[in-house]
Amino acid sequence: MNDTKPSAPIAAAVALFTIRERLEFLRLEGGQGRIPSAPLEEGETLEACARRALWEAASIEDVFLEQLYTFDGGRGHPRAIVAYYALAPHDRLRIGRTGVGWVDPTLAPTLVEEHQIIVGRACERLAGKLEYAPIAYQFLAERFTLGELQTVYEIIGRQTLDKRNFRRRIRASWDLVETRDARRGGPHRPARLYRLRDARPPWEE
Amino acid sequence: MNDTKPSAPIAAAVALFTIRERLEFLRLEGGQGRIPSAPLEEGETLEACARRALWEAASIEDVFLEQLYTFDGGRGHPRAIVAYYALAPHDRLRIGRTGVGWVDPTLAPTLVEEHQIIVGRACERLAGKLEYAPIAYQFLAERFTLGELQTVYEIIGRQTLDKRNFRRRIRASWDLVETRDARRGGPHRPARLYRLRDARPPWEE
DNA sequence: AGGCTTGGTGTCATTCATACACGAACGCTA
DNA sequence: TAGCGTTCGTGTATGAATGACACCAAGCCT
Repeated sequence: MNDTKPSAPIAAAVALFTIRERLEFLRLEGGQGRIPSAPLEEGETLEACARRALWEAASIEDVFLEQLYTFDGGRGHPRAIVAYYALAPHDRLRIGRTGVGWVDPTLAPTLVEEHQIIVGRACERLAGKLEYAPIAYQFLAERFTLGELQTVYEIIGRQTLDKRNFRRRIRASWDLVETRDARRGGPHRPARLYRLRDARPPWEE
Repeated sequence: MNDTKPSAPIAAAVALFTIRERLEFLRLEGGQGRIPSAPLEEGETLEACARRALWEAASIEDVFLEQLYTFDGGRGHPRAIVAYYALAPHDRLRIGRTGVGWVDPTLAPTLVEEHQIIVGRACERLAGKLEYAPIAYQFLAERFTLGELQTVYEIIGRQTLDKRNFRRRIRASWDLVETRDARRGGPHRPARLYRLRDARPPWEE
């Protein structure tokens, strides 16, 4: 909860991203903004520590989580901060606490400096990884439409994409399974639902 | 020197690579093999700790160094191992100690398990990064020929490359400066020397 | 029934990647 | 000093991948 606790020389911090209309990250309110973090406990793995930080800050569990970078802790404790980033569909996040909010990472800094740096690096990693790894679906439900997927790319990449070229690219590089169902979502033609073959729950990645 | 020292909850470990005929990494002999590592000292940055590990193990300094990943330390101390990889031209390495040697990373494992994993991940990162970042020159002198550069790619990528296509690719993606000098290296036509524009010493990257 | 909205599809032009061969410049040796 | 062996250095032609582009389909609403 407090990563400057003197007895904890290592802390994990997590930048959790989700997508609503824009890309947003989870920010703990109060004083200077922070992202969830926790001191590493005895016998705990770094990843478990990061997951615990999310759980304790906002009762969030079962998200895609990947290590980002390890930063010096500045003088004093913690002496190292192992930063992670996490991705999750917004509707799976039932925030169980107050005092947390969602913030657009492109807005002016609202976090203590070391956490702001983590969020910035996480955004870069996310945009970069989108180009060569199938992770965008982590923002979506298990079954998703290609239109939803394209929206994720457009939001993170901050540019609109051509629909046909996008679909060709995704079909070529992802191993998609076309389901028999469709999503009826408004006054328009229903969209076919797909899932990633062999997609396991994101917390087992 | 000994990363299991009980008083040091964090250690840095470094996989140092160089190229002679093959890609090789620095291995500390004796008992089970290890790579250089050091416990993080009070007030020391993680990178400084990694450089100190190289210095203490083999009197090596001023190499390109990049953070790789942070591993759990297993039960007990250290509780986290921050792994780095380093690159250097072989002739700049004047090994000042005995008890160290160069090993082909593709050979059967000769290291304690956690260090073997670091070397494996470093190899992957290296091969991957070669594709999109100009780092191969870290294995060469400040001025180098395109033939030397191609050899680096061929060794790390484990495949021969077409000379003309390689040169076109490098010229398009690197910012090279053609010097007026050439390398006379045998009974054949001298090769033009190039340097990377704005290349700073690798330890300032 | 007609209109609005998103879903879904193919072609052509351009760019990029790959395959490929020969003369040049040097050192060595006979 | 002539010839040989070696690496250096260069351009083109073909196939693959990428980027631009327009229309009908299927549903909901009024």
